[in-house]
Amino acid sequence: MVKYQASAIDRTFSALADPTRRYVLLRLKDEPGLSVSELARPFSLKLPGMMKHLDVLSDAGLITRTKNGRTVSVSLSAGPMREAMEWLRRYESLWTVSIDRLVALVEEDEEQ
Amino acid sequence: MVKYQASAIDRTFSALADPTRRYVLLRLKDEPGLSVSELARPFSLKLPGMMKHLDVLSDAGLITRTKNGRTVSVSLSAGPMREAMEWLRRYESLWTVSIDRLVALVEEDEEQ
DNA sequence: TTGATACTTCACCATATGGCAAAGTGTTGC
DNA sequence: GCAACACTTTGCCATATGGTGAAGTATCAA
Repeated sequence: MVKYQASAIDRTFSALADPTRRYVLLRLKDEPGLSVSELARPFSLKLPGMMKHLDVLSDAGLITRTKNGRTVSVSLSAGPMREAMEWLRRYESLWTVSIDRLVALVEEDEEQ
Repeated sequence: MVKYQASAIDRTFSALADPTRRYVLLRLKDEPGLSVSELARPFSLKLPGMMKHLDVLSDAGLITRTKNGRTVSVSLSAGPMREAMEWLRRYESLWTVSIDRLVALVEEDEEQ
């Protein structure tokens, strides 16, 4: 297979491809700074399993870990998701209506 | 590992995690209907290798294949990418500026 | 200082992934 | 028909992935 060094965006999409990892990202959005064991608790997953997922998320730059005493707080780092969106945006024209319609939508949104 | 049936969005992100597959999607955007061997040609990749990538893309619903005689034309099917973007959009607030700035940008864009 | 807590690392396992060569299938052209 | 073409399938291989239990490390609390 000869795995060349995977690029940043490879690592990002690959990290996002797992439901456990996506759920971790969702939780961190609402509750930043959760610890490793708090993140693992809702899953039928031992700590080493969660560690591996967190390693994948770190390698992709999607989270940062900071040690406070013996607990580690994990927080989100959304930059790579932005790049993933930029990549996807190239295809947006294949499903969206015109830019005029987008402006109208934004304006509707503002009126509320 | 006990691989539960991967969900649609799992398959989408997973399909996007490979540079060969992303390049295939880019080519198909500009040149819809390319054949399997035309897609394989630019890579140092034999046909069976490209077949596997196309299978992954099909399973994710990102391409469709239609047989014309002995050649197969492949075309893009962007729906799943839209869903991937919707997922990512939840995090957009973590990196974007205000909606006012977005409106300004859209308007700037229109003036050109 | 000692024991519990909160990770972290290690060794191991089963399955998935991504590649190949070779053989098989269906079309086309002579 | 039959040869060439365009896939497609099969069998194989090496490595990656996602999980475990067990052992190791660092910190806190008594």
